[in-house]
Amino acid sequence: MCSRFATECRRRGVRLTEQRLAVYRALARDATHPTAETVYARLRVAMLGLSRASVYRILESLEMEGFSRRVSTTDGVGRFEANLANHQHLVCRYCGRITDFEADPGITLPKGVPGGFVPERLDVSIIGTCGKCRRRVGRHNA
Amino acid sequence: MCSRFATECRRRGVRLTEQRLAVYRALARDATHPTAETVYARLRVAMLGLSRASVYRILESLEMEGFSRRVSTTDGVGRFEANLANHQHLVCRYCGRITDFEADPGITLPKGVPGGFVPERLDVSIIGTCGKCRRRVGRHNA
DNA sequence: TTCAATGCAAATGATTTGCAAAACC
DNA sequence: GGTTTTGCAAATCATTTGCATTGAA
Repeated sequence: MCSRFATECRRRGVRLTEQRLAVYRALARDATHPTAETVYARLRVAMLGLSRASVYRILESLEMEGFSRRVSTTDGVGRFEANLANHQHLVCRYCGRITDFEADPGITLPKGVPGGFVPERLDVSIIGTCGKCRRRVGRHNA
Repeated sequence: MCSRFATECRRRGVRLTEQRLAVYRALARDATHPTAETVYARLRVAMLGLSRASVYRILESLEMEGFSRRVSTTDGVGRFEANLANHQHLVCRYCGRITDFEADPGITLPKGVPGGFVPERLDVSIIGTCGKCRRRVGRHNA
């Protein structure tokens, strides 16, 4: 799937550097919605010269170019994904873990919205408690 | 609606300070999903002693107590709301403005999800371009 | 009176930026 | 070869924390 990425970069005249390819591959093969720091930590093992700043810059440009997305979160730390297929996120409110979930086809973009807003895509998160945390925290505040 | 807040604080034994009340009122009367900094800037005009740290602490405790919520965003800056009714967000991908939108009642929590995850609520954002930005940016990257 | 909440300032954590050197086309 | 991207380090921005003081119950 990365040759597709390479081809597409060339087609658009976007420079294909070792770092860009590595960051894209890291995202594409990792469905855990890693943070920039996580991507950096994983890649630097094999790419000793890699800098944190480049990872941040690359993550931003990949998003601008439509190769990946920043996932919306509640905790303020950026999380990224290369999976652009229509899907939803299961978000654990205790540990913050984000898991992909097939999109409910019944959920569609609204037609009319106020103020000339043009809907383009949905971002659906299902907030809840993951299996691990359920066992750990049990029930309280009931 | 703030007397309700006051009553509820007393009932639960949560101390009702001038600052807490001010932050809660600021959120309750403002549907623009302000950041902590915005809340602070607005309140400090009338409450000269108010500190930024208290605003952050209060916003967190209001959330813990179920009086308000942190809205999930894509830009890493915390945004808050006191509107806990079931609703969705229209999010402009250019200016980041968030507007409330009535929830589609047809959208419901999924029954079965993998890994023992227990769904509790949905967080739906409709990403798009707001009227102002549409006029400003026009269409590109088509 | 007592304990939790506040204000201040310093610390932390995430992300961005300026600039010279290296890499891509 | 010319321009873009990188690495490094310093800067910035949002948020948190330690601690003495204040204030609500």
